[in-house]
Amino acid sequence: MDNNENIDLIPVEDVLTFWDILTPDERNFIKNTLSVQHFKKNEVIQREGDKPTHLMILASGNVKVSKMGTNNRIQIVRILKPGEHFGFRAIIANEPNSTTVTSFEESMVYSICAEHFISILKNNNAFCYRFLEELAFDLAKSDARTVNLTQKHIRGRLAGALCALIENYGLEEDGATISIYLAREDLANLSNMTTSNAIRTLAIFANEGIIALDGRKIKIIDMEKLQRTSKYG
Amino acid sequence: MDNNENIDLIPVEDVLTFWDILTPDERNFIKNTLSVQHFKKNEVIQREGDKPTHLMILASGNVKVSKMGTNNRIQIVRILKPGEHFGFRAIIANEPNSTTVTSFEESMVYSICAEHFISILKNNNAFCYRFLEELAFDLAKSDARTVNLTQKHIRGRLAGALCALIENYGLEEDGATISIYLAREDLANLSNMTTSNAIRTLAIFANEGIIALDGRKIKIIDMEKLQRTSKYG
DNA sequence: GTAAATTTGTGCTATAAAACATAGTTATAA
DNA sequence: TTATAACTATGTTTTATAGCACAAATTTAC
Repeated sequence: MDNNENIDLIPVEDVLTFWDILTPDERNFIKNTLSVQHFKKNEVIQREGDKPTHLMILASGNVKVSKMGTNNRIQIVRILKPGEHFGFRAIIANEPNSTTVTSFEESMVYSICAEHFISILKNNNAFCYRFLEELAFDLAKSDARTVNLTQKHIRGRLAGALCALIENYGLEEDGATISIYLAREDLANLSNMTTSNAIRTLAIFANEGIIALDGRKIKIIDMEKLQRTSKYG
Repeated sequence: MDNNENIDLIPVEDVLTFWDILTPDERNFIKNTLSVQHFKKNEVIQREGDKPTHLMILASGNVKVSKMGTNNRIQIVRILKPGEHFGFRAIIANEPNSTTVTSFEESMVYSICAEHFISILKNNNAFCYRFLEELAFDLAKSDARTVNLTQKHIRGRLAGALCALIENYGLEEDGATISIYLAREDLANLSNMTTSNAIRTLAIFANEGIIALDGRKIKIIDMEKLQRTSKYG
């Protein structure tokens, strides 16, 4: 596996979405100080409450960002795909991590030391602005999620989560199967419900011809009905 | 009333928390282009879905930031006090406003044209970094609110909202009365419950000796019990 | 290849909270 | 000052969903 790491590792330039706005010096510096880490399935990459040490960029795999709530109930607040960053909010706010990041599957992560990251933020205005934009998008998404999770009923919440997954990960070549296979429990933590209810409601959706299930594969049969369910329950 | 406006208007320098990091040119420019608006109680200052036109700074009064959810149910996502900004997230993300801002009470608002704001962001790195920090704090608060509202029961949610109000607005000279008087409906929209349940639960808290009620005034009798209720319901 | 553990699936029960109904009370306007 | 509207209060009913129990299926470990 260690051998494979090097083989399918995506080069920095292709993963870092902010590569274009770095100066040649910054690029060299990052290339020289960047580190790569490999994570197995279900490994914790970053823990809520810990001091943040690195800006991290997901090179491959998928990770979930979650918060621990009451009675050890987990709330997944977002899911990241390759090219997306994490760990920077806490660095910028100079606070402990407010979330835990865990790999869903085998994942590769590039990381840039917090001090270097801040130093670039404070010297490269365009870089700083890029992250400002990113946080502006994330904040709106977070507020929207609050409303979705608090005001919709179970059917609407689950349908909404499925729509969000499609938007984020897209569909496979068949144009129907969602390109990420989550455990029912993760789906539940994403939609703010118990695992039982996620399972039950998925079965109901399948019965109604909205989706078809094959293990963790979810195939969308009636996209319009799914979106209607997300809106009206 | 128009006369009073000028009398108790706080000078720009004292309201703009970012005044210190502006260049002399920027300060002059802002002083010359800044506009002031007066809002009566319960007026909409900025509407969800509209194009954002100004960075706004609350000079006096109190405003609520809310989102419209399912069945016209309103979710208050945060409440601002003098010195706090709003309207900048949408400008930065170049999106329509994701929230509606409404005055609770008579309020004065300074506003800076969106183009000028962006221009300063793109030229003054320290200014940009200041807003980056602000969004980083707001994002953590939003994620935390999601968990609070989705995982706690009614008692915990309401107690949590009261704690948040105390943290934001403080107590009056008596060291007990919360320094903001909200309608039961606003308290409900803040805690994700129906107005009936907010009223009912407040009455229960009063009965249990946690608070004392006098119209919209809420007096904290047992702070520790309130915090315990926020955590454990 | 078998045992153990985990995940998935389904029914039942208990309960929290919304929805509804109705009345009293306090602001607001004419 | 009275009429009207808005807000506050409380009891009852209904419903959504968490919690529990258990079984089947699948994955993981030895």
